[in-house]
Amino acid sequence: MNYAPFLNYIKNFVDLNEKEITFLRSYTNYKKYFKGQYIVQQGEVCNHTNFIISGCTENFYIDQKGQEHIVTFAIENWWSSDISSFITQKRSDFNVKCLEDTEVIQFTCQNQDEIFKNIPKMETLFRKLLEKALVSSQKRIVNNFSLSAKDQYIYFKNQYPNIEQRVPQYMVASYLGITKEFLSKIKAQLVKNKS
Amino acid sequence: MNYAPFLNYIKNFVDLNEKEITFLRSYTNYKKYFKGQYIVQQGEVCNHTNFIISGCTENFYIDQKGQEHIVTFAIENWWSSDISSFITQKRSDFNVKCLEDTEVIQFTCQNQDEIFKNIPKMETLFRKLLEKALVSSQKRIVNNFSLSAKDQYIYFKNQYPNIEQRVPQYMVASYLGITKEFLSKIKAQLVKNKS
DNA sequence: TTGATTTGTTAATCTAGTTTATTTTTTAAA
DNA sequence: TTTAAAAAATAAACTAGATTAACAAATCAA
Repeated sequence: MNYAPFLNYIKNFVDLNEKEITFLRSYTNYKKYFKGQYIVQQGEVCNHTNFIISGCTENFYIDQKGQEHIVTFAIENWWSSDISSFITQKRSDFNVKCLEDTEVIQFTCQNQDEIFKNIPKMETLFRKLLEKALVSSQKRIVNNFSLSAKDQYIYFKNQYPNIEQRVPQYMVASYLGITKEFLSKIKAQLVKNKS
Repeated sequence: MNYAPFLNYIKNFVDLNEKEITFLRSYTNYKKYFKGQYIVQQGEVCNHTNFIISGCTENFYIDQKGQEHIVTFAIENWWSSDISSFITQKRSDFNVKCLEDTEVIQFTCQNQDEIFKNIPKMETLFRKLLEKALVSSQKRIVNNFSLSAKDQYIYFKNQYPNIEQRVPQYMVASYLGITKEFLSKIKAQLVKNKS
C-alpha cells in the first residue's frame, strides 16, 4: 500500500499535523485496479472520489447513437470520479475505466463530509481544486468555440504532454471530439508542414 | 439598496444567525450598473464576485479573429464573474457586460477569504456551488460532443426558459457557438415541423 | 510464427454549419 | 410620426470535418 504520494500532493496545498493525517488515513482507503477494469460504470452510482497514485483512467460515456466519447483522462496526482453522480448519489452517466493498472486513494461521500467537518483545511483545498477544475472546463468550451480541430490538438499536446504517449490515438480523437480518421489527417498535415 | 434577495438565496442552503448576517453585510456591498456597462473588461482584473439581485449579464470574449463569443448569461439569483481572473487576480480574458440595468451584491477576493474564515458554512456553500457549476460546465461539453446544433438549441431553451426572451437571438446563437444565420434556419425548421 | 485483433492511414464522397450578400422586420430615437 | 439603426430572415456558394470503405501496421495470444 502506497499512501505517501497522496500526502505529498496534499502537502503542496495545506499543512496537516499528525493527528489530522491519522484521521485522513482512517477515512480514506487504498485500492488497486487492473487494466481494463471499471472504477465506475454508466448506470451505477459513483461511490468514491479517487486520487490516482499510479496508472491512467479515462472518463467516457456512450451516447444514444452508440458512440463513445472520452470526457477526461486522469493520471498520477489527478483526481478521477464522476462528480455529478458522486455529489447527488444518483446513477452515473459516465464510465471511469482503467487504461493501465491503476492504484488510487479513495473516499466515499459520507467520509468526505467527515473529513471536511474535522479538517476544514481540506474543504478549503477542495474548494480551490473545484475552482481550478471549473476554469479548465470553461477553457475547454472556449477552445471549442475558437479553435479549429488542428489547433485544439496542438493545445492538448502542450497542456497534457504526458498523456498522448500513454493512450491510443483514437482515444485522443475521441477526447477532442473528432474522428480518428480526421486526427490522422491532421497529424499527416503537421508532419508535412514541419519538414 | 436591496439586500434581502441575497439573504433569501443563502437561506436556501445554510442558516446564518444575526451576527453572521451582520458580518456578511459588512464584507459585501451593493452596486447598480446600467444597461451596456461593463462589470469586468477583457484585460482588467476581475475584482469582484457578483450575485445578481436584478437584471441580466453576459460573459463574453473576443477571439483572435475578432469574433465575439458568449460563454454564459446570468440573471437574478445567479452568480456572475470571471472566476479565473478572480481567483488568480490576473488580467481577465473575458468581459462581463450588463444587458439590462443590473443590481448586484458583490465582494472582493480578500473579503471572500474573510467571509470563509469567519463563516465556514459559507465556504461549504461555495464548495457546493462550484461542484454544481462544474457539473453543468461538463454537461455543456458533453452536449457539444453528442448533440446537433438544433438539439443544443432545444436543450438551451428547456434549461434556461427565462433567458431567450430577454436577449437578442444573435446572442443565443453566440452562446450556442453557431452563426445567427444558422440559428435562424433552425428556428424556421422547428416552426415548419410543428405545423 | 502465425493468425487474429487492435490501431492507424488514405482517399472518395457527403453534410452540418459557415460565409457572403440581400431583403425584411423590429426597435428606438428625435 | 418619421427615420435611422439594430435585429432577423432567406438563399446561394463554400468548407471543416464526418462517413464509408479498403488497406496497412502493430500488437498479442497461442
